[in-house]
Amino acid sequence: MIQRPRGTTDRLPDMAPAWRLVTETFQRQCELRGFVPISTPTIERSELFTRTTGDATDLAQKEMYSFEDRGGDSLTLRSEGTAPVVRAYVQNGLHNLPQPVKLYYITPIFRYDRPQAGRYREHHQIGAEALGDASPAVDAEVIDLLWSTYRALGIDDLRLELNSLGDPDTRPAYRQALVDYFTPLADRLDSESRERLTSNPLRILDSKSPTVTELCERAPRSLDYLGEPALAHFQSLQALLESLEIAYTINHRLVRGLDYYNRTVFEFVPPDAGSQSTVGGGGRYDYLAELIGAAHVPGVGFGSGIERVLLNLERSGTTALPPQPIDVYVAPLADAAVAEAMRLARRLRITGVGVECGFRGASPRSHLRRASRSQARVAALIGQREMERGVVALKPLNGTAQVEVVQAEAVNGIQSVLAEET
RNA sequence: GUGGGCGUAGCUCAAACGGUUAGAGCGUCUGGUUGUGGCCCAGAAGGCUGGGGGUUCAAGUCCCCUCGCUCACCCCA
Repeated sequence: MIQRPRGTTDRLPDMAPAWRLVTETFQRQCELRGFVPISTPTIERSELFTRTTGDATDLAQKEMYSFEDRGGDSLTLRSEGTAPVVRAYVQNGLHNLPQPVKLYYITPIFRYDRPQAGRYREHHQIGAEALGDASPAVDAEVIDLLWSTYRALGIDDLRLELNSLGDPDTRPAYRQALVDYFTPLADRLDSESRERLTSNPLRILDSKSPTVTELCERAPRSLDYLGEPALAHFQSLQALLESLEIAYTINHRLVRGLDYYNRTVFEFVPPDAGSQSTVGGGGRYDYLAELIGAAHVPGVGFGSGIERVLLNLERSGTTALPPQPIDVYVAPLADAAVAEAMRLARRLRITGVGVECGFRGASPRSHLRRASRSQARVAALIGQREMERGVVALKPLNGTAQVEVVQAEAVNGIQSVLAEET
């Protein structure tokens, strides 16, 4: 049997209520702030991701789903949410709208990785990006959006971690400081961290190796290397978060896995933090647009994995929305009655009543068994006898007496039976 | 990419030392009621025991390979 590709999932109907709860809660929070939806292609030119993500990142080096199409172009399945939105902003001239342009999306993300708990090759993210305004208040707004979404879902125990990486003009000095600090300790670094010493020293801070972690304690901190504007930005953001009563902790080792970030970076992590447990994260990326050959466009945003939100939702005990109720089951008791049954179902649905319809003539017993398995409160029976007399038998499933109505009155009759019950 | 655990019906699980035709519960369908649900009872359908190879008179069971699931590392959401 052909099976689904590794690391993908079939989302079955019983998952739908929780899924909808997350996406609809997020959409609601977006709309409350004037964030509007955007959708970009599932495939992009590979350069979009390779040029923005950073050569030394794992994502660029080994996790992208890339292929050559029949025309010889290299395309890549969306490996992260931000670059495509920035590309769409530039390509469609959204800088002509009032700034910042506030966008949100719900989209699948593809990364070739070994699957495990909370990690898939195709996962889904809720995300938002605010483009065209460099104010720290925009950072605060974006963080507030994600924080409020979690809160609205009843998830209130995530820790917000915050850091600032500074700007490109101060980055070299900080990078050099890290190299100067770690080089004498190189023999105590694991091989991976030693490689990063030349390729991407900031990412050494992200290492989970206990010995490296210990060395990081005394490592230079990016906050000490911020320029005056970046420092002011960071302080202003902190003040805004405090006035919004959004608790945070500063994590000097928070650097994020993508290279395009500058200044603000943040992550929301659960209290029982395992190693791959980040629920959502993001930051500012004022130089991303330039990496793809566009003008300078400041931006800030986040992505949050829906599957991981769901894991935390279980812990919070929040319950999902009920689905559209089915009120009526229409049962054709003979094949000749199927057409009439479907006509009645349509008439009921036009009035907004949820109806399931049996598709084959079968015994009342099997239809009624099926009807009581559904959530229907009334069964409408149409058999040979009813057809001959132009009536429909209405059987309330709570045990009250069955009644008969003429076909033309069936909709009214069913509605009054439903009304009596409630 | 590295390491551990696990693969028997749609689901949850049985099948002593290798030994007849691989079973049960739940679920599904049908019947018990010539046209009336839930409960109960009965019956049926549903398995190349993940796949391939090997050992053996004999393999769901032992060995090898492979695929998949899962957990952890790594990395990220």
